[in-house]
Amino acid sequence: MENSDDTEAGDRSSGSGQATSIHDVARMAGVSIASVSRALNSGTGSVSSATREKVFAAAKALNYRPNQVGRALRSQMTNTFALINSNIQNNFYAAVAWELERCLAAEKAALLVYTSNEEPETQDRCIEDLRARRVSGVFFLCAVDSPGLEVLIGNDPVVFINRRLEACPGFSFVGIDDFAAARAQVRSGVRRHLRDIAIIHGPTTSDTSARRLRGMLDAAKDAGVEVPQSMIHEARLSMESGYDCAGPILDHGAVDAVFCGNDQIAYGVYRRCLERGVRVPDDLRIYGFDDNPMNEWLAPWLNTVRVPHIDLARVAFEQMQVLLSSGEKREVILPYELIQRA
Amino acid sequence: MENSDDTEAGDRSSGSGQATSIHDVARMAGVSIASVSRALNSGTGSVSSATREKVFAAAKALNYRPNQVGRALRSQMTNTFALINSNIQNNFYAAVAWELERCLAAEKAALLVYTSNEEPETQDRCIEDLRARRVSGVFFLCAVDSPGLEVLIGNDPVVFINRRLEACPGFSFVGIDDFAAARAQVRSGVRRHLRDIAIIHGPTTSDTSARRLRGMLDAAKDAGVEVPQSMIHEARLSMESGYDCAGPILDHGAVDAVFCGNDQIAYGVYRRCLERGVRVPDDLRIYGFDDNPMNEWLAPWLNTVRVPHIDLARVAFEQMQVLLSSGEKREVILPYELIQRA
DNA sequence: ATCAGAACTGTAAACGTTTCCACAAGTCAA
DNA sequence: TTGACTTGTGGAAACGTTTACAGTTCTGAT
Repeated sequence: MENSDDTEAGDRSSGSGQATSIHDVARMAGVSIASVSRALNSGTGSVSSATREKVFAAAKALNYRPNQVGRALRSQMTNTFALINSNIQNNFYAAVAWELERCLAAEKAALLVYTSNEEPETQDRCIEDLRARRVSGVFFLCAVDSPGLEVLIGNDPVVFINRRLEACPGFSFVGIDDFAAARAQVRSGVRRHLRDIAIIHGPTTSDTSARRLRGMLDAAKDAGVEVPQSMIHEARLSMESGYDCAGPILDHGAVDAVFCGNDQIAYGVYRRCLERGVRVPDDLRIYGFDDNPMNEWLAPWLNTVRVPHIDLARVAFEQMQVLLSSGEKREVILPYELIQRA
Repeated sequence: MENSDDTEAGDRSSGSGQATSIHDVARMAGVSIASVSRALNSGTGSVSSATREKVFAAAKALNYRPNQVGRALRSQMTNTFALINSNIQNNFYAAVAWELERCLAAEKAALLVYTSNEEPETQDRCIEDLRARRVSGVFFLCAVDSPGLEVLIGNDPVVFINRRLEACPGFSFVGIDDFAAARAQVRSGVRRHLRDIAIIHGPTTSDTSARRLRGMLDAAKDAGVEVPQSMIHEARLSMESGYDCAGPILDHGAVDAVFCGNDQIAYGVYRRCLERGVRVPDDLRIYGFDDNPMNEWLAPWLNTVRVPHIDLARVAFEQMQVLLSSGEKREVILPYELIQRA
């Protein structure tokens, strides 16, 4: 009774297999399970202080933790969220995921992580799974269009991060003004007298990549800089693909700068330059996009656009809270920052 | 009846809020929920083919997906796993997490991701949460010692990846022979006539870091290379900490090579060198540990030990399966590879 | 002393499954 | 025809919660 300092005394769960349930607590406290529930969830119903104390004592002695599965079934609320990201290899996305997990943990929510690999079928398998698990909400870190997604957004709270779904405007979204950022970046390059430029953009099926491309082209046209078709390449958002596209561009010879659809592509270009003996930044400037947190340490040669990844996650989290409470959908555009390292 | 091509026809769930349950299917098929369950879970009980067809038709028409929460409550099996990693910022860990997710997805299991930040209290909060959620098993990607962990390993299936828990030997573990790898690495450096060496090791509270340090010191002694105390520093496993430790070492002057406890530390050292005008690898060789997948693209100056991260995840997954079926705990030591880039 | 209302408590239903059990109907051998 | 066994089926219990509801006790005002 008084030996609350004897911590493990009543923990019959350790090793015994069966975890302790609300019934065990009720029995030990000599009250009904309803009272236990009421005492523990301070919100609902009223409990006498005597009961509350008995329940607390029993719960502590038994080391009771409510079974979230039972709770979820009853309350129809799993308090579990899903994050589908297109490519967890990208450190930038990992950083967003990390912050998102922090935000959720503060609310005692948990995060299921899925990877779509930019493949609609894989994404649909993820969606299938997360719907069966009745998650409370879904975050997309760069969604692709897929049949399952269309159904999902009709039924469940969804927040898009960093990439809109072009087919479905008006959904909750957090990102930057990619068009303006890309335009500003190229303009800044032109102002540095880089005039023979190449562009390796991401897939135009991605709304974000498409906007970035338009911004780049717009700035070039404005500045009277002509970018020949042969210097514009479409890549997947990977280092390998950047590497591949860099080949023909370097073959071409006269090129001052390469503007890439994201940092991953830029890394691929960098490696190709190294292999070719092209000095970066002396012979060639490389511009990326996103500002992967590693850049500061590993890529002093990289100019890029900083997308505020921490804020991206925090705002996405807030968006989700808004969505859950009021159902209101919003687009939030965060400020970007031009990072000129070389 | 025959309009199975009219896909969304019967999906009354879209937008209506309430998802369809087994009762809906039973009603539509004109059978009991027990029969629906039996028909859908082909394993248990026997069903007539007539019933099976009716159930399949109804399930398809209603777009029924079993509620995993109900199923978990009944079967006491969530088919959800947790991964606690110490630092998702580290790309190496992210890569392991990614592969683990792939393995689990193939088994229709899902992965809850938590981050401990190497803090025992944070780790215990994660453990608390995942236990309440009744996960089927837990993967640790670099665990720290904590009270909650001691309880966890007594009750739940746990696989340790990359770092043992020194206090509790005999648990399922996947990793490399850190002592041997570190020794081989230093020996290879000595063979290149690097004799003025510095060491920045990880926290010796980490079993892995401790083994690596011992391996380094052992090889140095063997080779007759003396490493003065002032050239041995303990860092946290972060870039910032590597950066900090590099300062005094570079101040010291005569140093050929720095051996680091992991790649993150090495990145910090690299940046400090850049700022100091120390040329890498011409003036100084840097050795890391893990071989972050980005290295190939961004760190051609880095020598390191490749820990097979894909295999790490796959074997961890297998270990978990073994643990769940037979309860057998094993240590699996994977081969490492010395990567000499510069 | 009576009664209204507040405060507290327990019973039971519900959430969506799986599975035990009992029962019905069919098959087959004696 | 009977009995034994197989096959298929539905009812009901169980998993661990929360909460509506009804019942009991207590308080305080009439």
